[in-house]
Amino acid sequence: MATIKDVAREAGVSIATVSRVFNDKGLVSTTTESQVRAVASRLNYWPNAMARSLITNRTHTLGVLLPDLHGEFFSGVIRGLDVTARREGFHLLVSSSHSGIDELASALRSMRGRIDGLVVMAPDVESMGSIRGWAGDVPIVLIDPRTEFTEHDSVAIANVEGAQAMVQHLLSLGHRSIATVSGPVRNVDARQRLAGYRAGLREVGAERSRRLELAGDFTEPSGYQAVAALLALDPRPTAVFVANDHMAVGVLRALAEAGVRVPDDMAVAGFDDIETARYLSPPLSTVRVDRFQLGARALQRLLHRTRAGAPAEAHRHEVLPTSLVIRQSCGSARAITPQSRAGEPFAAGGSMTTATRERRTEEFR
Amino acid sequence: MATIKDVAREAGVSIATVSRVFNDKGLVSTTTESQVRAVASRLNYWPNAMARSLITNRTHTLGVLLPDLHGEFFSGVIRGLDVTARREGFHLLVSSSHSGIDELASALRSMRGRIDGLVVMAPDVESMGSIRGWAGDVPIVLIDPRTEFTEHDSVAIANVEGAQAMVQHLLSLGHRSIATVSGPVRNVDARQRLAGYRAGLREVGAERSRRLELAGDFTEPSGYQAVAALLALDPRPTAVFVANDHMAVGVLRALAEAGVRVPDDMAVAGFDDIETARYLSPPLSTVRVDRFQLGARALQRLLHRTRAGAPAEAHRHEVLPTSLVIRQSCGSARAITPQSRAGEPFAAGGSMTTATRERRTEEFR
DNA sequence: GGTCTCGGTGTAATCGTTTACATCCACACG
DNA sequence: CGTGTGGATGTAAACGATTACACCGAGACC
Repeated sequence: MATIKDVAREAGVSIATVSRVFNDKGLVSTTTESQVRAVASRLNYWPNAMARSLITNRTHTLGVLLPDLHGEFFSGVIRGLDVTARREGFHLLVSSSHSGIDELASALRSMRGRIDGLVVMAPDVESMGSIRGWAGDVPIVLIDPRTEFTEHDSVAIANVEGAQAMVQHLLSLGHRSIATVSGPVRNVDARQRLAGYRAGLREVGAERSRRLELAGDFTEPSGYQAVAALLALDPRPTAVFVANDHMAVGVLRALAEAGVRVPDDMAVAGFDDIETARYLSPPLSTVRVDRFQLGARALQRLLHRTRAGAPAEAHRHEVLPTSLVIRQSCGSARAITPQSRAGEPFAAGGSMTTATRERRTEEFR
Repeated sequence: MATIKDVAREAGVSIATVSRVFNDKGLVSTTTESQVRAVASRLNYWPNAMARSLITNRTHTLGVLLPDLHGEFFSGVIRGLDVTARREGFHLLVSSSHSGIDELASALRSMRGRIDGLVVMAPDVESMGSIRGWAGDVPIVLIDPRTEFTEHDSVAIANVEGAQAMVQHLLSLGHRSIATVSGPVRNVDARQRLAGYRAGLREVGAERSRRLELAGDFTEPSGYQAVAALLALDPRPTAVFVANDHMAVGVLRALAEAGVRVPDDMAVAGFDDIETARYLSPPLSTVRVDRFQLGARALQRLLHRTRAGAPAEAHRHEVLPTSLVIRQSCGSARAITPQSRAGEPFAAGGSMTTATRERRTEEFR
């Protein structure tokens, strides 16, 4: 592979000049420049990234640390990160599937020096510990709904508001006894969705009780299993808010097997709007989360920090809005939506158009 | 950030000794070693990856180049890559969502020097062009079913065999007129699946005709649209093999809207076994592809090349087996599967257990 | 007691860049 | 015709590691 010296020699100039050409520093006469470029492309020369990084202390690479999360969520977020990074000329060093905090720490440490910044998503309550310590001193952006990490920027989903809005919707349909299937107790998003559920009920003074809060862990089987407890409740709730769509899949299946009709006997609502949601029977009403945007915003904030001339700027916690996607599983769409819409190829896919848009961007600063 | 010099000074040794400690080169007395390690951890020292790479010419990073593909496929493959890479102590530099060949080329060029090897997935026929030229001289492993790229290793799905097996299954159910909805004409996997479809029909001398080969592009809408042509066929086929599950989703919806019962009036089969497949109504019979394994194997081959003591080894084209997942959309499972299996929580999820396992690993060497 | 061997250690060159500083040259100006 | 100016270029010192090579001292051996 050709080096800067080869180019300099062939072009009859010094390496400093070649360097200047490749860094657009001006100060090089146009004739020299074109000569250098010609030689460079003839030799298939490209500046060595490692040597460059060594002296400039910048790698043009951003680290991404993700937990082992579900396919659909994962790919949405990472696409947002990826597209944004490439547009800005940055590379992405990704590392996902971390189970414990130790794995996370060692992954972080081994990234040290390879990256100019870091996006971290670690929804387990305790795992956020001392990321700063492991990571060296690059800027960090969290994809995390907590605002108490005042030393980092963050981007998050409006879990509380989304859950609350969905519960309010169920209430508006006349339900007064609404259960929930919650996520892992240590998961921050799960906690916030539970909080949103409670807040929604509190507002109208509907029945509130621990009885109605069923345990789950964001997996489909846990949703399936929760249904036994749900149906055992006496009096039986008429609706259930499930804290993510994966569990809702399990809930729907269990209800079908138990002969409980949805939405007539039991209204069901989910959270996330995964692809599958619209193909369930009945199609699942859910809270839509823009996963792409989540990744894209996180990366933009990180880049902003990375090149900041004014690094003194206060840290921001940005919250992305969610929106309700009302399909048939909660019962309200039946009146609105005629059974057949043959003339309209993507009615199901286009359910966003019938959705109630809830909450616009709320940026706290 | 502490450098090797700081550690050397504090520990009262030379930088060579510190270096030897951190490279497990032996030749250092145990007392010196422990002293150095103590100082290093006190100073929070870790060798600078860039400086290291500059002189050793190894980055401990592998590049991953993916097209802009559908969420579910993508995340499966990348998990396989990621998990394997981390286990082997390598980082992953990913770049996806490339539309044209130019984008691919520039992405490749900018990775030059940052990686020790490359995994490329570029299913469009022409895009494989001169990857070697862009990429520098690191080893490359393709995720690609073609075997004509004799200068690289490759890992692929058994498209032909999978499609053929599914068609044979439909034939065994008594269907004699089987249509197909094909993928993009430039896509290699799509071509191979079409070839498999044809081969399956040829074998038993069933009806073969261009009429029966409907155009699609792997997207859901294209599947939906293909149904118009399908139903217009006279005589109408009794079964359709759809070249991927996304299109099959569209096909099923269009058939439902047209009042065509599946599988009674029309049997439907897909390819890929995406998550959604089992939740469609009726649940989709399809050809299962192990996406995780696809990524994992590709990475293993790449690592093998990367550290190869014997680089002269001939290039291999590895083909991963597929398996049939028979659900209800093709009609055969109805007899086997009792409608209710309440006692068995994950019957639907566990449909692999009822699947006919087709073709074991075939490694060509 | 010399010499050989060998484990432990240090010195210095090297990897391929960027960049501060020095130098050179042409030209304008008084 | 000196001198100042400023653009174009070159020289050389970093950046932080690895590693070939030299060196040194302590036993082993004769």
